Amino acid sequence: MSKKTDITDLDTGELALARPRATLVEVAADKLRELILLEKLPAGAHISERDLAAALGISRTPLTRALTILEQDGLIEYSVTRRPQVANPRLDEIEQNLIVMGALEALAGELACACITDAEIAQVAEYQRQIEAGDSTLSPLESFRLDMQMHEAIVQASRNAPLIDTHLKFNARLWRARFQSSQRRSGRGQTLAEHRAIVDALSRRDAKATSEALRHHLASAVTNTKNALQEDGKAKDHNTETE
Amino acid sequence: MSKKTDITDLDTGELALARPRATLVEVAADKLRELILLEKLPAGAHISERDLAAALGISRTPLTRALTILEQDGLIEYSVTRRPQVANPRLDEIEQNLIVMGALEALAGELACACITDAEIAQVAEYQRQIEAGDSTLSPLESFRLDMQMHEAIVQASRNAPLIDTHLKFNARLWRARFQSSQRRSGRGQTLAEHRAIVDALSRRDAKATSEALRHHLASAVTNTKNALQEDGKAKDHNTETE
DNA sequence: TTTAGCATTTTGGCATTCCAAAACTCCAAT
DNA sequence: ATTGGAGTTTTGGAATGCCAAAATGCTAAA
Repeated sequence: MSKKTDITDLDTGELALARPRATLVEVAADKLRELILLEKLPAGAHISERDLAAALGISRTPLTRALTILEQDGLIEYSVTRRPQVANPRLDEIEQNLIVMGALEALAGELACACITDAEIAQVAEYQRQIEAGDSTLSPLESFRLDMQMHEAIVQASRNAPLIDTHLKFNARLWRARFQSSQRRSGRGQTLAEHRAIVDALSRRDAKATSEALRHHLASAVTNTKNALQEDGKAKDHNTETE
Repeated sequence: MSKKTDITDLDTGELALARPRATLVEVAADKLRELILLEKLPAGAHISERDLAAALGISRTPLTRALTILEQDGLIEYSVTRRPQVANPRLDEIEQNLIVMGALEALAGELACACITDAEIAQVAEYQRQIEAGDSTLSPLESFRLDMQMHEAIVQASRNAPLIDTHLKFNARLWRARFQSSQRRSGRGQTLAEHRAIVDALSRRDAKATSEALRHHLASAVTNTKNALQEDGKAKDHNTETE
């Protein structure tokens, strides 16, 4: 209302959006998510609050709160003696998460069909096109990112905030496993065909078919992930258990 | 391992289970959930960390962490100026949550059919029997509790930890709305019929039918809740908005 | 009566500190 | 070589204090 407020907003920068200034907790939580995804903080790693706080240049107070958030997201777990460590889900846990994720995406697809715009459909189709076109040229990470973005776009189109939020959390939990799985490109052709089926059903705004296509797609994800991680598991074997 | 540990465990009490001693954060979080459900902390109420901490007999440090957890659960929201308040979801938000909950329970029913034991089925059926038998004698709260327990038993039977966990969170978020809805007993007969259909399908371990029955049951819950809360809303009108 | 603006109080964010418990180290006894 | 245990270090839990920002109360001008 006052002059002062307006001036400050302008000073803030280009966008001048009404952000209440990010807290260290949020910054730390975002940074931690990134560190975990990039495996700078590897799965199973024990975390020293003091060391990590120092590394982030903050005190333990906001870091502890950030860890509490990541614990709720399933990215951090506390041992019985209360020492935090990066979550290292077993294969069967990943599988269970994928099953829930399948139901969430199926619901998202169903809801999306009722309200998705042409522009949104075009965006999803564009992701699919890029994935298909770049199948042999894109890096594994780029392909994977496009895949994730496509799924996320569909979920966003559901316009259901709690669904979007819940899906986001499962996504974060499963990111590593799905990335690893995507790197060994077995069943690549099938994946692409499934993507096509999803876009096709969505384009027709066929709720039943979209839901079914997504459910089927996630079901294959369960199989693929299981295969990929089982092989990985054999390579390291006991290593994963002891950590 | 040492003598000392054993003695301490015995001193601890009857059960001597390996609990790492509850932290104030957990105690506070549980207490807060209870206060919110019982509306001792009414929806939309502003919370003063200092006052609440004093009321709970703890310092702000563990309380803040507890609030962070409840925020993740959707029971506490932070205003743009970072002041915590009890969440007060609008009708459309409740509706969206119920839709997701429907998908979760449908999935739970489907999974449960694959692994549910006879004892578990008997337990679910027993809940249903008590609800039906006590329809005119039980207090609204008792009826409601039985209803919740029945649903929870089915979800538990899915044996899917992330699903159980996610369902629990949605349940906490929706508790108040569903309780209010259950108190005006319109569509009571239909609800009982739907319960019967669920138990019936589950008894036959018919995954498809169980899933469908639960989905249908939650769809009526959306309608019932909408009707109930819309009437309530008219009574108070602007009151709910300003808060 | 309404409102603009200043002074005061209250609020949450964060750093710091202390403490008990857990983890670790190391050495002696077997 | 293994184990038991005492002593040391490290760890997270929790309380406290300070600060800037937000909320509130109050006064005076219109």
